[in-house]
Amino acid sequence: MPKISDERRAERRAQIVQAAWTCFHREGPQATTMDDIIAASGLSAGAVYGYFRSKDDLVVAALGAALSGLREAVAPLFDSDPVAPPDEFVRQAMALLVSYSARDGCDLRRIAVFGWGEAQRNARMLDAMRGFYLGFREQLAGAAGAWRRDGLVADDASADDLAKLLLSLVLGFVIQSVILGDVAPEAAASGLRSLRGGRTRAGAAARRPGRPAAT
Amino acid sequence: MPKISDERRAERRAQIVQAAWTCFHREGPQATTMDDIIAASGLSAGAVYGYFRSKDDLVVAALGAALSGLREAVAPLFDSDPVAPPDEFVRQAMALLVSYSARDGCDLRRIAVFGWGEAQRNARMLDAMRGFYLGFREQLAGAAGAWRRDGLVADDASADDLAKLLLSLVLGFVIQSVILGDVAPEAAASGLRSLRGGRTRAGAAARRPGRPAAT
Amino acid sequence: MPKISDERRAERRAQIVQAAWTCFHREGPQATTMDDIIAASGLSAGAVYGYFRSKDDLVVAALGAALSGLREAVAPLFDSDPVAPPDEFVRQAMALLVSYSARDGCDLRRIAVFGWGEAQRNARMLDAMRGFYLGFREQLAGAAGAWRRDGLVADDASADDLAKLLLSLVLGFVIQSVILGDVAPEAAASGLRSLRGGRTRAGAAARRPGRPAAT
Amino acid sequence: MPKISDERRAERRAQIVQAAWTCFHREGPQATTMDDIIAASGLSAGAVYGYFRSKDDLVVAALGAALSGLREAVAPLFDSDPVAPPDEFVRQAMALLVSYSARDGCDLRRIAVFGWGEAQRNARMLDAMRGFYLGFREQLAGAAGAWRRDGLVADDASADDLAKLLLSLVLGFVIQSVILGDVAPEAAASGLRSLRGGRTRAGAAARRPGRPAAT
DNA sequence: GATGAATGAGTCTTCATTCAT
DNA sequence: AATGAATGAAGACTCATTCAT
Repeated sequence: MPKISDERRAERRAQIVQAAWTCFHREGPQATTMDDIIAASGLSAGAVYGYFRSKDDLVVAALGAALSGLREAVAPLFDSDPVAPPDEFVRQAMALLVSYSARDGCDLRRIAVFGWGEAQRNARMLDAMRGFYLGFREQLAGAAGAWRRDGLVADDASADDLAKLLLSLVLGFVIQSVILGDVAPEAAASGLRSLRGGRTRAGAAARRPGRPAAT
Repeated sequence: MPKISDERRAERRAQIVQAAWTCFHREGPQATTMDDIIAASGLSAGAVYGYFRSKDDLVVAALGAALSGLREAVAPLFDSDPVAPPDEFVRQAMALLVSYSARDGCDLRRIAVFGWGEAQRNARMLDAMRGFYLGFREQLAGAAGAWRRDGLVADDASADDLAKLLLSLVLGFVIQSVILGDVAPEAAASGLRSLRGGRTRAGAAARRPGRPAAT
Repeated sequence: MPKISDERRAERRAQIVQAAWTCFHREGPQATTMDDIIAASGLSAGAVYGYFRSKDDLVVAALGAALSGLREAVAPLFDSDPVAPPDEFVRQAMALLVSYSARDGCDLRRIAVFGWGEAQRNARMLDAMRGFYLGFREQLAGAAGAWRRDGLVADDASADDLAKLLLSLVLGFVIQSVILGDVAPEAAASGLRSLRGGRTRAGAAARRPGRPAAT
Repeated sequence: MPKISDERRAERRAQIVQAAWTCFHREGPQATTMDDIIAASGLSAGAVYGYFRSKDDLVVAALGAALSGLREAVAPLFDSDPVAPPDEFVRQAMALLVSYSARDGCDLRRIAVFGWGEAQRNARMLDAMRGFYLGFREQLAGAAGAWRRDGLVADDASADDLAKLLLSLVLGFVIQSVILGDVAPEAAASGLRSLRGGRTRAGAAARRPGRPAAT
């Protein structure tokens, strides 16, 4: 076999990463053996080790790839101008997570939970995750700034605090859906609306089409 | 061989569970070996196996004990009558988590994250966790009902949705504090207040009795 | 099994070392697998690893033990006072090597040759070997000094040079006997005597000033 | 596919053998992987296997080539007529070994030591080595005969015994220089002279030109 | 002929668990 | 009841060799 093209090489890596996801999704990275991944990938042990130097490398790469995919999947949330108001935004974010996770026959939410555990014992993983969440939070802070400008949140709101709050909300949604399984994006949006006081169902629905007050 | 008293037996179990926590806190249950726990407990292998039939049993017991402890730690939140308003309640809940976690030189938040992973591959663990979170959510729903009654949230608020929202918030806070480490209970409370709209510090307090501005 | 006595522990170690010798003697340390040694020792993998942390440790310990044994075996050579004259001394040394090596059904000369190879890629092994050979050479230098005093070698002989010469002779004897197999201690002694010139068997004895013809 | 010329083929083989030496010199044949040699040779795996059917073949060829080279390097020792007297001869032999070994950035003495180990587990290697050493010993015996004729050694010296002695000396020199590193050819020659008794430095030098009167 | 990716048996090592003392 | 040495089935990873291109 003469030199493989970079493209083909990337394909193979993706194939292995996909196999890793399938396995991790079931048992997590630690309880998954390299043999599991090797069997799932359809390659041989040596071939897999030709693409990833160690199990640790593969774990970091696979979880990192999941984060990268998530980053891209999440981007459209911030594309609309203006960004959707908080409750709707949260609903969209969670709905997106659900649909993104359901792909490829392996729930990436489960992988995320395993990934958090991994990040606690793996500096590289922790770095990758920090980078991802900090970046996401920055985008959230941007959205929060817009909300404040548009009067959707308090005039003196701290964009950072709001970003932290929303990130917590989204992360907690993942856990809750993985452990309890009975949470729907709409429920979170609804809960958020109720916090504002007044009526929600009728009112919120009516308000959304037009465009929330301010602006 | 003098039969050991039940009291002494319970003491020994607690000693082993404590050792397990110390180890799990560092590397998680899977990467922790029985030898690690045995060494940390100061007992012999045989002794530990006299109290726990298998590593799995010990993991379930240790994580379950952490949950029980947490349940008790959390109870006071719901004792005050009336319950604190949402933002203050969230602040208290998070502050409590932080202080509870810091005990005994091992951060129980880290153990919680590992526990979520464990619950995905261990039915018994999942059951224990479900029971705990469902119970907690029920208490939250109770608080939400009170808030609704007191006009602190929307008239037509769904107590269940609010409970889910708050649980997500708290769970997400744990992850965020473990991964990013830069979140404070007060920030969450502040973020929550900003969501209500208008001014927060001075204004929110004044407005709350009457009716939240929002729009 | 309660705590094993130090004595019993040492016995077990010796048992494993013996098993290692048996294997090394055939194929050398590198071509010997831990499973080979484990099988030969009659213990389990775990047990062997309870006594030696790694294959490397075991190799160093086994070869080191062979050196220690050799050191003791060689000691009597230097006990007689006065030490035997050069040719006789060399004969004795080589004869001793042959008989020492033949013990326990494994030729330690073969192990020595493998050991030299090992010392070239293993710093600990090299150190152990250096220590042994330097010590031996020092003893040889002592003998050489005595010979000089007794007029058995040149007045201005360098004891160090003589020690180096004799060590080379002995080491080379080991290789030659292992590779060619047709060398006898007596042949070396005879060769040494011939170097002195004149007649050897009858003559040499007569010519040596005041010294019995090797007893 | 243009059939490659025999000349070019031989060149390639030499290139691979050289690469093998470089690797063997460091870690010995067993700890050297084919990939090591392949990388050092600058060729591809397939190419190397086109020239040598197996690692074993390559090891035998490389060590055998080292022996052949040594045979040629050693030949001049026996060319001078008459052959140098024993002490000078040994000095020359060792000096030659040192200079020959230092070539090409890889010490062939180290390779020799590894080769002895290899010969103990590889019949072909053992045969090649036996052939070489027996041939060398024959040449030594020839020299010994000349010395006897010239009165440089005892009248009744056994040429074979002397050859064995000298071979041991040379082989042992290699080990000692590899393990201890503090031996010089001159030291061996000096040691040898001291064995003859009487004075050496001044005397030997004076005696050599004319003709050693054998004491 | 040359290439180098793929193969997969084999290596060292760990670790949950047992049981003789 | 307690001890801790022993067990042995995996697990991660390597490497001589092949063969499709």
